[in-house]
Parts: sequence; C-alpha cells; structure tokens
Amino acid sequence: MAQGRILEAAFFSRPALAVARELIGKELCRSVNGTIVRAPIHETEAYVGPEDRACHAHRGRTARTDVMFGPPGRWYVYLCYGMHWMLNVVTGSEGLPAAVLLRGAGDFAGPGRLTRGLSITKAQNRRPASRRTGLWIEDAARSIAPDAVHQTARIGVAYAGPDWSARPYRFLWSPRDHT
DNA sequence: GCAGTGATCATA
DNA sequence: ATGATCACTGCC
Repeated sequence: MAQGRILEAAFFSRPALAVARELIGKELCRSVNGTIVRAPIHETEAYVGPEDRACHAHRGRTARTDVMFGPPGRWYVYLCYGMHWMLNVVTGSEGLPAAVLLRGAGDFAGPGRLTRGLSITKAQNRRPASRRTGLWIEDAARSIAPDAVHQTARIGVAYAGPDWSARPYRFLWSPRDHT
C-alpha cells in the first residue's frame, strides 16, 4: 500500500475543530519493532482552548497540560482512570493550549483500546508526530465524502457544564449512513 | 448497572 | 500528606 504524505506542523497549527474534522480519514501510523501499522482515523474530538471547560488546559498550565501550550504537532498522552492511555495531538498556535483526542482508528473503537492496540503510552507524550518517533499521521489516498463526517457532543465531559458538554465537537466517520 | 485503577492537582 | 477527580473499559 502506498505511503501518503506525512502531516507536518502546518496541518496542526490551525484551530482544533478544523484539525479534528480533517483528521477523519487520515491514517494513524505506528511503527513497532520494524512493523508499521496504518489505521484510518474514524473518530476524533476537539478540545479548543483554555475557555473550553472540558479541556484540561482550562485549569491552567500544569505539569500535565504543559505540552498543550507548546508547539502544535506533538503528542499529548495522559492516563485516565488509572489504566487507559489517551492519545491527543496538540493543535493551534504555540501558547494557545488546544488538542484533538483520537478516539477511534482502524479496528480500534474507543480511545483506550486505540492506545492499547497500538502500544501507545506516556513514552510518546511530548514527542512530535513524525516518522522518527514511530508515531505519525499520513494523508490517505482515499477521500472522505463531506456528508460522511458527522458531529455530536463529546463523550464523558458532563463535568464541563451544559453549554460546553453539548457542543458538537466530536467527529465521526459514518460511511454507511444514508438519509 | 458499576468497580477497577493510579496519576494528577488542590488543599493543608 | 491526603482526598477528590477522572476526555474509559469490561463485566455484572
């Protein structure tokens, strides 16, 4: 299978919502022990900045959220519920904390299953998305029909309050949908 | 429906 | 030092 163009900082240095939408259909690529796995991304969520009450950076710059304040195109990986690694990519301008959570790719449905399936842990935290670090994203050969990308509220963010938790910042690839 | 599991952060 | 919280998953 042909390799696509590797997405660089220019792709990620835009608002999280645009990046989250356009990541649908791109290929998440993981290299472990010389074997490369390419998984089409089918579910993402945008965490748009410090004003976003669901975004970890809403609480300010801490040891954990520091990476979101840095340059775009780096991985933000953190542990949730003591056992699940969550994989995000930092977006937007340096100094403005925002990120996109990768919730599903290939056969992996759910953010915790995705990281487990691709052997992603805190070892990838703060590293750039690049071939060199073994975890990157490529443009896909296939194109996604615009009406195949759906939006819903984000999952598991009720703590953010009715306004922010209801915003349609989750993007889903639903190729078989018909209306 | 809810327990597991441990890093993180606010509070002291 | 302590306790609450948590961008989830799997099993009841």
